[in-house]
Amino acid sequence: MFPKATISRFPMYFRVLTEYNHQNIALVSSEEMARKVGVTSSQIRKDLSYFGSLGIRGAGYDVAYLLAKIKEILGMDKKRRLAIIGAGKLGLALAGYTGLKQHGLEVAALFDIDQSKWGTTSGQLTVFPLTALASQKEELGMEIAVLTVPGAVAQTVANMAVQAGFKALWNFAPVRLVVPKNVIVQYEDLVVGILTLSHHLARKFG
Amino acid sequence: MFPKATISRFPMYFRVLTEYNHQNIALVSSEEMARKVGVTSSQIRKDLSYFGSLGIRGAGYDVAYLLAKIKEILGMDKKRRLAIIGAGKLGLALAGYTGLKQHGLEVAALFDIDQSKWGTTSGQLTVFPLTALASQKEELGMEIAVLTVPGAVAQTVANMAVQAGFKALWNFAPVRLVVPKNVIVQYEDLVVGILTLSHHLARKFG
DNA sequence: TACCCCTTGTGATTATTTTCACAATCTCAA
DNA sequence: TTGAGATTGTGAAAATAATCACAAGGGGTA
Ligand SMILES: NC(=O)c1ccc[n+]([C@@H]2O[C@H](COP(=O)([O-])OP(=O)(O)OC[C@H]3O[C@@H](n4cnc5c(N)ncnc54)[C@H](O)[C@@H]3O)[C@@H](O)[C@H]2O)c1
Ligand SMILES: NC(=O)c1ccc[n+]([C@@H]2O[C@H](COP(=O)([O-])OP(=O)(O)OC[C@H]3O[C@@H](n4cnc5c(N)ncnc54)[C@H](O)[C@@H]3O)[C@@H](O)[C@H]2O)c1
Repeated sequence: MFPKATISRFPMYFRVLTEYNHQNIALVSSEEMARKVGVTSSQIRKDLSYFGSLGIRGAGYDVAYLLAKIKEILGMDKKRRLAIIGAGKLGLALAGYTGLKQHGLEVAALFDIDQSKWGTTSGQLTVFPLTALASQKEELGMEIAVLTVPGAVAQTVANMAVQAGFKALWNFAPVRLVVPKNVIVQYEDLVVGILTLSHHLARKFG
Repeated sequence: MFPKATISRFPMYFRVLTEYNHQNIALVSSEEMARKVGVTSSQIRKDLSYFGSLGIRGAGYDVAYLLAKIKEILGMDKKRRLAIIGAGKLGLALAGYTGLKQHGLEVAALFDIDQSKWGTTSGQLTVFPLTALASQKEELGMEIAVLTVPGAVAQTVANMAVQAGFKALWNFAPVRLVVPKNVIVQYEDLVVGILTLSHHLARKFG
């Protein structure tokens, strides 16, 4: 098995490869990529080696081929649809994020318990009542539920998402969720990042 | 020195301790906390031990005391002010995020290059022209610059923030920044989280 | 005070991740 | 076709992080 951190480096590899591709660069060495990504070249080679011999000895990596491989590894070759639950500040920001599309991701609909938000379209999107979650999941073929609801209701909402058949949750609420074993939760705790900075500032400057 | 991951667990410790405090629970064991946070009890004890003997043998940890210690470690005892650069979808969502205050953080102002956004107050906040960054930093005592600008201009904006005297950058643009050694950058790459989910879905279900 | 029980704090151990270093092998030019 | 030069792929070594296991104390009770 490969380190967990390996997968977390792939999105950055994908981005720089996309750039090379854009510049019509066909071959790239691990050394060259490393400079751009900010990791060591052996780290890149090791990461890629977990998924086969993807490069060409003496030459480097074929940009187009490696891009295709990374897409496959990250599941970007198939379009994945997202349901955003909680059409608040963060939910709407994510719904309007243009960066998702280029990674094979698409927000298909939003859901909220607040009646005043229903039907409101932000961009092309519809906000459905939370009760429509299960039916719309089937209708729109959504696979990932994005939780942007207040922490106090996050567990309840997660239960509903699981009930509706979602097997993957992307949780922005600062709460640990209890879910069945076959459901994956990815936690996104933004406070960790800013408090890490705060900690460093406190250390260095008090 | 302690593992990097140690600091990343402290925000969660802080949250559960706040809950205990709210429930007037004065003492808590590492075992009890571990259940709630979702890590092992020895992990918690080890994490805390890097910062001294914070518990009471045979009894557990004094909730109020540990809270105060964690605040100190994370630099939450002093209020830190943030400058959000890029008053777009994500920047405005962060500006309106109520969770920052309870961690000693406060958004003091926003900055944007787009004239049509200047002066617009979202909540109590003002959007300043980007050129006012250095002067407002002094005026408002801001320490951390939050970068929510398009990736294409992130490096330029980072340079301006460094020029203005910011020593800590919280970067949401999917770009590796080059900054002087004495400036800290915390990267927040949301695509990593969702693509990790996508990868797992691809593995399990194709 | 003496004793028992409980939980911390921490060296030692184990697991995981990264880095090193070089044999394998590919490209390209003559 | 051959040889020089380049870069991958990967075991082995080193570094980092998590877990174990238990001695060291502290609290409560009689
Ligand atoms: N705003 C940010 O930048 C930010 C940053 C980090 C984390 N978060 C977290 O993201 C979550 C949302 O934050 P926000 O700032 O967008 O809050 P918000 O109040 O703007 O939005 C929350 C939305 O959830 C809806 N909601 C409430 N209960 C619901 C339920 N039971 N079912 C469905 N929808 C429900 C509300 O109607 C509202 O539209 C919170 O958990 C917050 O801690 C937000
Ligand atoms: N929206 C999201 O949910 C989301 C999620 C993940 C990452 N991001 C990243 O965050 C960044 C912002 O995304 P967004 O969706 O808020 O985009 P946005 O277009 O809504 O906002 C960008 C803002 O930056 C301003 N801007 C442009 N150039 C500037 C400059 N040189 N100086 C100052 N301000 C400038 C624009 O006027 C605009 O207000 C992007 O890098 C994006 O990749 C956004």
